[in-house]
Amino acid sequence: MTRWSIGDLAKASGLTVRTLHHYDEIGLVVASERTPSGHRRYTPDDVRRLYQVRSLRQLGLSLEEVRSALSRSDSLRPLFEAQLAALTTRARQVEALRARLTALLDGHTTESLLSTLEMMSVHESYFTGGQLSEMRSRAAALGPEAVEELKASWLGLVQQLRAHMADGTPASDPRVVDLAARWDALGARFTGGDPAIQAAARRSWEENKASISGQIGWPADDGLVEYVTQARAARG
Amino acid sequence: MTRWSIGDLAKASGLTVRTLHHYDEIGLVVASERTPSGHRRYTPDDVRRLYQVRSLRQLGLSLEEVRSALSRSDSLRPLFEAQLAALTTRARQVEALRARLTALLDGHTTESLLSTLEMMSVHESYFTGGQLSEMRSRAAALGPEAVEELKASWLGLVQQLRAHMADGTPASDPRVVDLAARWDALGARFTGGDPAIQAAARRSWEENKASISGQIGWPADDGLVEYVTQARAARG
DNA sequence: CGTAGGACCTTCCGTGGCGGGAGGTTCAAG
DNA sequence: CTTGAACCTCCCGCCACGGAAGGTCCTACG
Repeated sequence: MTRWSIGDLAKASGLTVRTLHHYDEIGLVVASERTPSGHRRYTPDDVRRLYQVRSLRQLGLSLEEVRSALSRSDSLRPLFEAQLAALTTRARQVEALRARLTALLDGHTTESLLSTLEMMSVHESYFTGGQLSEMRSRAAALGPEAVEELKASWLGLVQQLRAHMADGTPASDPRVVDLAARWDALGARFTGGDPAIQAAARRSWEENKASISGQIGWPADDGLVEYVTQARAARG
Repeated sequence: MTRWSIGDLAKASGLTVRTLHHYDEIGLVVASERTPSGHRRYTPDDVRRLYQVRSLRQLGLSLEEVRSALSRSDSLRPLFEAQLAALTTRARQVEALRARLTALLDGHTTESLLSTLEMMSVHESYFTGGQLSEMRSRAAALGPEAVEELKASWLGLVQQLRAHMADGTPASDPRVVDLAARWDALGARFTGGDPAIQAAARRSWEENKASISGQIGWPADDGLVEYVTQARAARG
């Protein structure tokens, strides 16, 4: 029994017949022989190649990567190194997501989850875990209706600022300056008008944005804060 | 400007126009209004919904999950908990992959990478990091040709054993018993015939298979080792 | 030696979350 | 009024297969 039928090979390798068909279709693992009626016969060499493919796939490579790895075996090492780097990034992203979810679930009531998420989304990664709980207690103090209103205004503000920024409107443009003023007014209401808290929030942002960016894999700072700072300066 | 055009909304939210089209198509975020000529006009409520969607997506939920989360907000908490569990599993898988890749890259010559991988693939997670280096030094001692031959035989053996196992052939079947005997003979050559090493390898397997299974997310032990053990007993 | 029922064949549609292009219409600034 | 950017719909493509349809083939049993 030196030739393998596709079904037996599927059983032995743990893959499905459909997968073997697919590998054949794309020319990755082709059955070298066929019976007169067209049934695939896998030779020992085919089987070896299949196992090579399977092992490379288990390391998380794509079929294209597997193909190129098998065509030039000297490219294995750089390919693996690239894959390792990608996996490291991936691991960090997943871990950051986990942290955010854990922080969210920890102590939040169901109804406030969505609100908090919206704020986070609008402001991207502005809020660290600590600021999250800060926000929660403050929201409780203000009452749900005030929070709703505040949220809507905030959303609109950031929204419009982002659009201006993406358009390349200079920060000194009167419309932008006006929006920045409203940003500050809103922030004042949110922080209870306490300048110490505002200053602390700004410091926290400055200190954390670099590490946040590193953690989550994409730039935490899209320049919005700097944009507002410039507009604030232009107002004088 | 209480209505948003699709382009401006894309700029402000950081999504693409195509994505907004897609959300509209599937009814996830629909522009409530249209101009007489058919251009989408997003109302503030639409914008809010879009940001809710975006925030939930950033937590790694699928569009379907987002949809159901927004339809019944009391399902948020269980959904998040499920997502957290999934992420935890995912994090472990990625970490295990990273560990395997690191172990592989650490000290391996390029040409031996593929061979080692094949062995790993055939035997699934049999080999721990320590056994990997063990294998490497032994392979160096045997010489490349012997390794090639050994590998091919090994591949064939495991292959056929798996097929029998998947077919439900009893371990006492003479064909299986014969394959098991050849397994042991091959193992003897690989371990240099040293029974202490063989025993150590078996102990290592028994001790590690549970933790390995947990780490990598799929069952490390498909029953092959037990199958061979039974066949060995039947020969006894 | 016939036949039944599994194994195998090709072909095609579907998945998720959009990317990107074609070909046509509409809007807004100068 | 013109022109170029923005918008529209429709459609194919990606990745790695899953799964079904509809037909042919192989093999073990009677």
